[in-house]
Amino acid sequence: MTIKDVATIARVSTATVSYVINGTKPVLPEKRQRVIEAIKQTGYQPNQVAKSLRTKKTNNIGVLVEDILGFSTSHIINGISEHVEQSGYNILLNDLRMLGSLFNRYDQIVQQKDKISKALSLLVFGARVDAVIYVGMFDRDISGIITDLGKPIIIAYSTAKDSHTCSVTYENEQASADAVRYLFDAGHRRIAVITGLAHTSPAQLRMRGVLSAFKDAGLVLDGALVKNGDWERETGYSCMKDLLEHEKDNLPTAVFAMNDLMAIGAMDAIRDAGLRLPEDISVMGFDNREVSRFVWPRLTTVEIDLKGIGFAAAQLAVAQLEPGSKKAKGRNIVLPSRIIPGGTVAKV
Amino acid sequence: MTIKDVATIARVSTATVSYVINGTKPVLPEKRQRVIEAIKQTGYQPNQVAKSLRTKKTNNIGVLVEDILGFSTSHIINGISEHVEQSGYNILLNDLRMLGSLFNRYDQIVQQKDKISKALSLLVFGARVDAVIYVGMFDRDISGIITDLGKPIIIAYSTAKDSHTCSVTYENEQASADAVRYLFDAGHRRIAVITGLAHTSPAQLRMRGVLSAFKDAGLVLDGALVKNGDWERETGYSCMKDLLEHEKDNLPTAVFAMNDLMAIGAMDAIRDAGLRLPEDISVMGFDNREVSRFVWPRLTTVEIDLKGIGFAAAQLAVAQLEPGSKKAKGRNIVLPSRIIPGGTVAKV
DNA sequence: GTGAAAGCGCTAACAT
DNA sequence: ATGTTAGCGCTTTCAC
Repeated sequence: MTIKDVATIARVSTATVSYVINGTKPVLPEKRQRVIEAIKQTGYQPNQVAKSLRTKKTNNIGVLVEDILGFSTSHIINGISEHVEQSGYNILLNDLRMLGSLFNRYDQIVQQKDKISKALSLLVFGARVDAVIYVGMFDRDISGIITDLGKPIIIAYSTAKDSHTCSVTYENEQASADAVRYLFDAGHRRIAVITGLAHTSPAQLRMRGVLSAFKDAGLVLDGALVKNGDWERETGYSCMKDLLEHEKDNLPTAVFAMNDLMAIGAMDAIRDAGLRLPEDISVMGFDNREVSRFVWPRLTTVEIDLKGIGFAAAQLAVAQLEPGSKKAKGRNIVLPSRIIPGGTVAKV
Repeated sequence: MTIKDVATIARVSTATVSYVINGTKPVLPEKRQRVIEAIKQTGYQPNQVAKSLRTKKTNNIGVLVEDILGFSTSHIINGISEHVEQSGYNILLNDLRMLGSLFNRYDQIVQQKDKISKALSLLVFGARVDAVIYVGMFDRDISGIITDLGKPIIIAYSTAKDSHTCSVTYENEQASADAVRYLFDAGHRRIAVITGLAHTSPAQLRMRGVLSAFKDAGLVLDGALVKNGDWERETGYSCMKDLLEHEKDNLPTAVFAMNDLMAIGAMDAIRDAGLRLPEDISVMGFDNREVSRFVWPRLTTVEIDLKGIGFAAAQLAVAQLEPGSKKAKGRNIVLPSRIIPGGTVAKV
């Protein structure tokens, strides 16, 4: 079934069939009817490959994810998929499968630059996609990793200062400040912090947020109450245990863990020490991972609008592909986060 | 950059460039060298769209998922992506987003048939893909849902009796039987069962497995110990509560919940009743969802080889696209599952 | 072993 | 308003 067959059946030229299908030129109602009839009759579907070759537009958006198994990735894809579908694009998915090679040292992506470039240029120069959305596994600066390929590139859940890219991330600093303020509002003053890997961008941003909340409240963060974790549950546990031992004469009334996994580890440590949660020590997490709904009591945490990040990234991509659009490069959208109240924060 | 440019630079014809790139015909070392040089020099990447048009092969595999947010989906995609990448294919992803419209009544997919057909024919007749992998959200029979489109269609994580499809699922009945046997081996005899929605395929298969394990052991399942849940955590809780009340004179020593969510609900109920877990009542789940590692003690459960399902589905798809392959339609691969020991099953 | 040229299915400029 | 036709970038037949 080709456009030629349809043209023959409808007794018109292929051009007319094309005009009808794409609405590119006016066609007499009578002929248009014959064409529509012929299409229905034959079940004709235009060959998108031929169309792409001719128009130099694939209607595909390449989605390059660092790892499909990252907890944030499917939510982001969900957002991308929703917008992309509305606008008539398809998703060409490419998984860099970084989780296995990097474990939780996602900051070492630089070493992966080659792999990324190769995947990217295959996608773009192979003319398979019109634009690319790069989906990171956490928010950090990946400037210099993504080369300019002459097509729109949007970075989701990470940022880059490169002028040829756009990015969509979330209010990290702001959200941490909000989390701490939430604890202040519940009456907590002596607050401990369990950080993520100290040299990583989210850990630093979140710490900035913590400090600014303290500053705004006219309080000071006790340095002895800051413990460095590595994002995993185990260090949440050990950091909390440390705190319980070294600060037993003056225990914090609340602890802010920079992610849910460490928060859950901290919860375990609190209970293992025979303390009540949240009455003796309150816990606040970050990420609103699925598990946070399953621990008991449900973890109070910060939700990142992952779907929104995906959706916005897709909007940015599609917008740049519209005929009359300016490039809009260098734009950096930052989405707000929100607190999900659970049962792990008590009023004092 | 086109093949023509490369040909000009290398002072050969476009045909020769093509021969060198694809290794389709022998080329004199001298000329081949010039071509390779020109390609390196220009960074030329063949236009895949043009190639596809000419060869009628896109090297894309359509992956139609019922919902990217289903807990199994990303693991299956991970498996697909791994094999597909090895074999030089790309993934064209399409999300049917059924989770929102169906909640947990995934058995009502029939109503979605139109949406599925449309997505499928767009993918296939639009000539965007060479084959399609349909990724279900749980294992059930979806015969008649997927129409024959003249290209290979593999169903992952569901089955169909349609002769034009292949499928890859897991040993459901076998796995449940193993789970019950695991409890037998730990010395349990009085075992309760919390089922999934009773009319769904996995619930029925798992019940068959339970019964066959009992039969093999020469024991009988007490009907009063079977409670019907709906796969969600809440019914796990209420079913367990029911059991604790009505059977308080002769409590079961173990309960097999047909998924982790209900198992976790049951755990909550056991503890709320002041009983010790696993000493007083042991719990066994199914699915090995991420949360099962976070509850305390870690849930003993059954792991489905989701990545393996994806990988095998991709193998099946790619194999059928190899030049000399027979169609291999109607094949139904069934993968084994395994038990993940946790801390919720005690010896009696 | 190599090149000329046809043609994959479509769109769009151009002619009518 | 509609048809004719060139051409998108590639592969592949056929002739040499």
